[in-house]
Amino acid sequence: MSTLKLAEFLPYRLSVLSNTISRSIAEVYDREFGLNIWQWRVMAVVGETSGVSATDVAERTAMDKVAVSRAVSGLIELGYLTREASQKDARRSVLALTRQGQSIYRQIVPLALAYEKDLLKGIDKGELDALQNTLSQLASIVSPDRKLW
Amino acid sequence: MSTLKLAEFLPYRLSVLSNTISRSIAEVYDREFGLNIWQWRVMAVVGETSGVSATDVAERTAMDKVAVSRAVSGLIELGYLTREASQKDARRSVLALTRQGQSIYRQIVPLALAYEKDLLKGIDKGELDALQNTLSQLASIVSPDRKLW
DNA sequence: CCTGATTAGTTTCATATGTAACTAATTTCC
DNA sequence: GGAAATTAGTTACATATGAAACTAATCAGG
Repeated sequence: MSTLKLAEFLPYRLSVLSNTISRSIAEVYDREFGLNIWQWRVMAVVGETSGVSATDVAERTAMDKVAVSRAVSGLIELGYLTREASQKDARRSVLALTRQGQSIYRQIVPLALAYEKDLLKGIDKGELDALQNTLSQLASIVSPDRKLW
Repeated sequence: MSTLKLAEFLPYRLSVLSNTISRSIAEVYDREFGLNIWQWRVMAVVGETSGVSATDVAERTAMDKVAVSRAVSGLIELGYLTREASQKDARRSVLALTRQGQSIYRQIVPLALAYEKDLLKGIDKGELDALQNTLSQLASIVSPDRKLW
C-alpha cells in the first residue's frame, strides 16, 4: 500500500511554511501601520505602478476582485489611497497613493526587504536562484495561464 | 530609494503558489469526499498514527486547537473518525479512523501522491532535493521551535 | 489531601472571506 | 443606432476562521 508522510508532502510543507511567514509579516503590518495583508498588497502594486485599476491589481496579486475592492475601500478610509474613474472608461478605477500613502509605502518597503533578507540569511546565492527557479516552474504548472510572476 | 517588486518577493511568491495549490487540492477532497483541508489533514495524521490526541494533531499539522476540534467533530459526524477519552488522562482524546475512514484514507493517499507527482513532473531529483532542503532551512528560521517536519 | 495553577478541548462571538447577485458602463454586431 | 452580451466593480449573504472565555481534568506544592 502506498503511504503518505504529511511532513514530506510538498503541498503541505509549502502551505505551513507560507502561512507561518505570511502570518508573521501580517502581524507587523497590522501593528505598525494598521494594514492587513491585502491592503498591503494593493499598496505594493500601486506603489510600483501608479494609476493602475482594481482589475490590474487583481491580476498582478492573484487576489479576487472582491478582496481588491474591500482593500481599496479600507485604504481610502485610512487616507492612503485615492480612487478616480478613468477618463477613457468610466467603469475602470484609477488608483494612486496619497502623499501619506507614499510615506507609509516608503516605510514598509525596507521592512519587507529586511524581513526577506533575514529569512534568506542562511541561503546562498546559488541556492536562492535554484529556489526561485523551482518556484517559477511549479507556478507555471499550477497556473499556466497567469501572466505576471 | 530601495524598491520592491512584489513578483520577486519570496514571501509573496510562496503565498500565491501555496494558496493556488491548496485550493486546487481542497477542491478535489471536497468534491470527491466532502472533506475540507483541515479534515483531510487530521485524517492524514490519524491515518499515519492511530490513537493520537487532538493536541498531537495540532502540533504535527500546525493547526490551532480550535481548528482541530472542529475538524474532528466534522469527521465524527461523517463517520470517518472515533474519539474516546484516554485511560490515563481523561482530558486527552484518543483518535482513530473508523473502518469507513480507513477506506477513504486509502482512497485519498494515492490521489494526493499522484497530485504531487504531477506537480513535480518537470523537476528532476537533484532539484527536488534542493527544494526540500531549502524549505527545511526556511522552516527552521521561521519556526525554530517546531519539532516535526 | 486540598487549594491554586496548568492543560486538553469546546463554545462563543466578532470578524474575515468567498460566492453569487447586482449596478453601471461599454462593446458587439445586426 | 440600439438591443444583447460583456466587463468593472460593489453589495449582500452565508460560511469560515481566530481570539478569548469557558469547562473539566490533572498536576504541583505546601
